[in-house]
Amino acid sequence: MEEWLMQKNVTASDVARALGMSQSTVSRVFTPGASVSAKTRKKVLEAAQQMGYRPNAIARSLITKKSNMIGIVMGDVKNPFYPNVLSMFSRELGKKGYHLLFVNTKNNQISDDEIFQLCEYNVEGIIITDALLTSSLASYFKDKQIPIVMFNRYEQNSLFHAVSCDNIDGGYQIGKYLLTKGHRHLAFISGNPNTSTSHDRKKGFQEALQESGYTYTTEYGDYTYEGSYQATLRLLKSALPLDAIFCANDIMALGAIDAAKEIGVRIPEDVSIIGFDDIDLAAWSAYSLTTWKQPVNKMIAATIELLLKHIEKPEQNNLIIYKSIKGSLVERKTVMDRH
Amino acid sequence: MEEWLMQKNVTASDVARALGMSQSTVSRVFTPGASVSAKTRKKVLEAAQQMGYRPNAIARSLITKKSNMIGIVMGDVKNPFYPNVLSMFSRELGKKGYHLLFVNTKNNQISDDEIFQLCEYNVEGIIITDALLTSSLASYFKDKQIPIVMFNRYEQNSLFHAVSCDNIDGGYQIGKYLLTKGHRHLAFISGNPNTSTSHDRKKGFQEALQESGYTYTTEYGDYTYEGSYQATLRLLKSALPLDAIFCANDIMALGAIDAAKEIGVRIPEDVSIIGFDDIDLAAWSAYSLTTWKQPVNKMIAATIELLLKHIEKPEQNNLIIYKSIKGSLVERKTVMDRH
DNA sequence: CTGTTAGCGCATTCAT
DNA sequence: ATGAATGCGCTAACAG
Repeated sequence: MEEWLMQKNVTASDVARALGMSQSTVSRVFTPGASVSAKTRKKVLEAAQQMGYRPNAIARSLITKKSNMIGIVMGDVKNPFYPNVLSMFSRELGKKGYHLLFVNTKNNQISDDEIFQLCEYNVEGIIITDALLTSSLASYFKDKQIPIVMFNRYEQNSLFHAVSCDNIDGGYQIGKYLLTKGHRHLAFISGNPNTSTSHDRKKGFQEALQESGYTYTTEYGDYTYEGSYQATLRLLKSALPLDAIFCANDIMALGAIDAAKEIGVRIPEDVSIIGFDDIDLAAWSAYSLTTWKQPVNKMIAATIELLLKHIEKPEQNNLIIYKSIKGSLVERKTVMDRH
Repeated sequence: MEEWLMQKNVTASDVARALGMSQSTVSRVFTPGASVSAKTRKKVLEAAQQMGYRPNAIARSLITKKSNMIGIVMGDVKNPFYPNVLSMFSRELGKKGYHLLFVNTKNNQISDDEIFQLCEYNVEGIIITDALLTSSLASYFKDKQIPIVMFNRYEQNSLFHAVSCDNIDGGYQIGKYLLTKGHRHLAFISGNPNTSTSHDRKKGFQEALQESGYTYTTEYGDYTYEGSYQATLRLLKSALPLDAIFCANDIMALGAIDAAKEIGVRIPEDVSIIGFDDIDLAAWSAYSLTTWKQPVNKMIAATIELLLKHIEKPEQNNLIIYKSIKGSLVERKTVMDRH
């Protein structure tokens, strides 16, 4: 009885043999929607429990061609925004029976090889976060019909669905807000300018300023605390008048605040700072950062919906969908009314 | 020629047929250590490239019984320490050809079901980070001989290998250090007291103080910024004299700093604060936190070594190894010399 | 409802 | 060095 416990891998056949029934009957017990009598189901379940049997997902997926695995590609785990996103994807997809195969990219540069490896595992779909595909990879996936959703990044004429915050709107509203509060000498600290997020936030910001006839300075902050810290130093030490800085993400805004404090520039009395994301850190009392809240919950939900729809109905997906979801202003203490 | 591109899944047989050779020959080309002539290898490789063939890892693992997947279970992604750890595991294991199946737990409570699902995927090993196994799960894994390494957590009489920082030593050195710097009224803000990390750090701290005849207050900080923020408020608003706080991790130390500042208590002039971890945030100029550096690189390396050794030589692993690696003090600006 | 059969895509004997 | 045959553990189609 108990010697099953010693066995390395108990298979459905083992259970079947022990019970004097066929392997397929055992299999049916573990196959949703298959028909088994209540009595045999009970017997099988008990024996499985006893013997420590669990269906082998690998073997199953070989035949069903459903691995129930989804690849997730993530670059910048240093920005708290992303671990949070990862956690939410894990939870939500877990509820639906999917598991995450995690790939971390260096420098947000997706290596073809890493991604091919994902495919070899028959992932049913891939979520790409803060990174872009090389065009050769893109067409490979297109040919292979592997569903992909870009999260928080997109490209012109992309071959794949994308979900992000409405970054243009966010940038625009931030510009308006800063102007409304009486700021006239503005600066933008950018992330990697090749990213749609940084690009769009800047674009919206620029539109708002242009409408009112204002211009602004741009510095490169690399989407990192350190990068923005240095950028802010350059900005504040220059001769340019400056009363507000819009940072393309929160982590850079925090770097900007710290840099300002370091050289005795008061926030917000001397210069206002506004971020983008609304990460947990932004609410810490050390910062109390005024920022733009990305609707992460909705973005996650939209991504999953798009991905699963594509997975379930591969045929009707010639149409590329780009969802952009509006965020909202979170007023804290780093922007002052200058009137 | 090109119509292969339209095909859903190109198999080894497809390639073999196109080349007029056997499936096994094709297979051998992709099997390290198998013998194929240079000429046929070249032909196969070219055809595979043409036709978009890649070996199916699922099918392969079914027969080799090597999935090349490792499960990683992680709880608190809000503490930046862990995303960083995840990223490093991903990189290092990736180099060795392993992929990560990621599971996020709620409340650091590993649900049996989630873990069983990992097993169904034939993960070759599991890394458990900042969470513990229920004892029923533990014995299940023991029976199944699935290698597990606990990272940054361990239990008495654990059935599994564990790797962590030498937390007792860390706590001890911190106690000594604070005393040496002339502090006499000490407090400890704990994480979850059921965790070995919090427990051991406290234990070492306590030893150091006892040796010199000092006592200390304990407050519960829950390993979170918020929890520690409140704990610090309680501490500072009480009538107790206080000149130094040791927080069981960095994120709590940051909460403590912010709480102190909020009510006008100067750091380090009025009270010194020291953390544990040395996360990136600790070095930010807003905090300049003096802390204890966990040797993350070494811890990761040790974990991987233990895990892979166990995977490769399952038989000789009745011996449970617990590796604890010494950390080091990082002096910044939150501890003052009170002499 | 259950047993028999076939085969998913591959690595691995055993021949040659 | 290569081909033929076998089976990993499972689900699905087909009988009954």
